[in-house]
Amino acid sequence: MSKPSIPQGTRDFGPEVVRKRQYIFNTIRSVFELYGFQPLETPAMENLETLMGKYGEEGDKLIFRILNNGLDNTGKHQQAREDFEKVLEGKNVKGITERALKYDLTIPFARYVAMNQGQLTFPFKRYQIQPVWRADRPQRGRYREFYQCDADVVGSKSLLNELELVNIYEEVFVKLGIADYELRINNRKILAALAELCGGADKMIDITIAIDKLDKIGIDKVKEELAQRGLNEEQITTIEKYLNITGNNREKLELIKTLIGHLETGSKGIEELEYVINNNQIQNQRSPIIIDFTLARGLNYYTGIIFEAKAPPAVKMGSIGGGGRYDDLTGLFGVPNMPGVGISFGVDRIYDVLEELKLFPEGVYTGTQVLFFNLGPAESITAFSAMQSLRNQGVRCELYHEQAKMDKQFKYAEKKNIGFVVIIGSQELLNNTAVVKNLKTGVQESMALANLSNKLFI
RNA sequence: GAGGUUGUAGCUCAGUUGGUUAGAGCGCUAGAUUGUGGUUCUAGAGGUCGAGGGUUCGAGACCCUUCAUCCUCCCCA
Repeated sequence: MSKPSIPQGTRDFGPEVVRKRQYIFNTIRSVFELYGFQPLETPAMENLETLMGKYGEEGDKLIFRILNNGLDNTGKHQQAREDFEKVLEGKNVKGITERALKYDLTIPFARYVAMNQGQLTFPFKRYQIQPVWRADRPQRGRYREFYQCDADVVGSKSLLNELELVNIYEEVFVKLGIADYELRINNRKILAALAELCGGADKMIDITIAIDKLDKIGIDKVKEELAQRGLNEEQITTIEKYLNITGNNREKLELIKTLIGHLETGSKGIEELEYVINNNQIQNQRSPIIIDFTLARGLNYYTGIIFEAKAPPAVKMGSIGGGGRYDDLTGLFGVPNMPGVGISFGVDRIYDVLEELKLFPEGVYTGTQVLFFNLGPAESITAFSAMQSLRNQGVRCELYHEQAKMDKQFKYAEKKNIGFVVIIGSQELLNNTAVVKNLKTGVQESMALANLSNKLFI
């Protein structure tokens, strides 16, 4: 038999890692709840047609499709063969595959809103923390199965939502100890105005894809790519002028006004940015919101303000969260005029940041608080009973599974990072006492069994 | 989809131009220590050298195939 393995790009999470991940999830969840968002879960799989065509041509290729069951049914062989021929031509055929693993949380959410619009109270604020799957080639920080943490508000055009989402970023990252993250902000309307200035709205996608890479490949390569994508020299010069805007937020806003302020979309976009910057309610903010006109974000359904949270410069991790506003989330599912705005946290990267900066709190590692030693048949029963009364008080305990030398039981406690051991041996049994030892300090004390429940095992 | 890297003990890795019986550290088990962990010392277990084929008197090493892995590009979180 060959060694067992797991599919490419997937991971097992051992106890310690799960604890750390849950710490992140719980922190994010508690903030979402604090801001009035409600939980939503959708199935791991969706109908293939729900997902196809929503993520662009590349995206479609990365959707994991699920093979239909029953293809080996002899009566249907002929049909299955014909259908498979079509699959070989790159088509999707219901006879072969009609379901797929979900690719993100946004489209299933849109599908849910479209299906349940009659029952929902708008604006609908939901958060969703679930795994998604992509048939991408795995590499550093990229997996085929990973979790997304999204919060969206749909059914509201108010920029108050943007202000709230900015505060959510701040609150989550401060709670996690990543106070020196950077929140960058831009507006798709400004990018649209830039495209307009460069001769056509149809250029917008080309422009955003190219300038989104600026910090990765540099201005020269971006210009190259723009040329490759069919922009002429004059247009590229305009874009370069746009990308060269620097200064503090106020200076940037003044400069952008001279460039695209005369265009309707442009001035609207600038206005929205000013609103968010000027009304930001974050108290004692350590790192201010940075207007970054080079921020583009790949997803094309964004139409307004866009966000990107960057890890502290010290860790070179890049983006740890992102989001933005969209005008029409559910139009593809037959429900028009449903605007919304949402953000997302990149849990795997946040994990790496916390690990690298050693920001996980000490308490994350401890599961069991107290280990009861097993020093004999009668001793273990007394220990069991004492343990149960501690458990009834909410103290996390376990009893060593079999009689063994103390040496071994100590090592077990140490490995499991258990802070306290309770020793009940033959002497303690006679006296109705127990020895409690703090493994971190090495201090131990003897006490009456009855007093054990008064002890604080912290 | 394109290109590259690495596969040797549970883990991290040595292993010379191809040469006897494949090593180290950590971990594991036992003992020194019959009621006190972390330190130390001693002993022990543990390998189809990723898999299959080839070259050779002889392959962990060279060649081919295959699988896995990690990384880069495209794209994305």
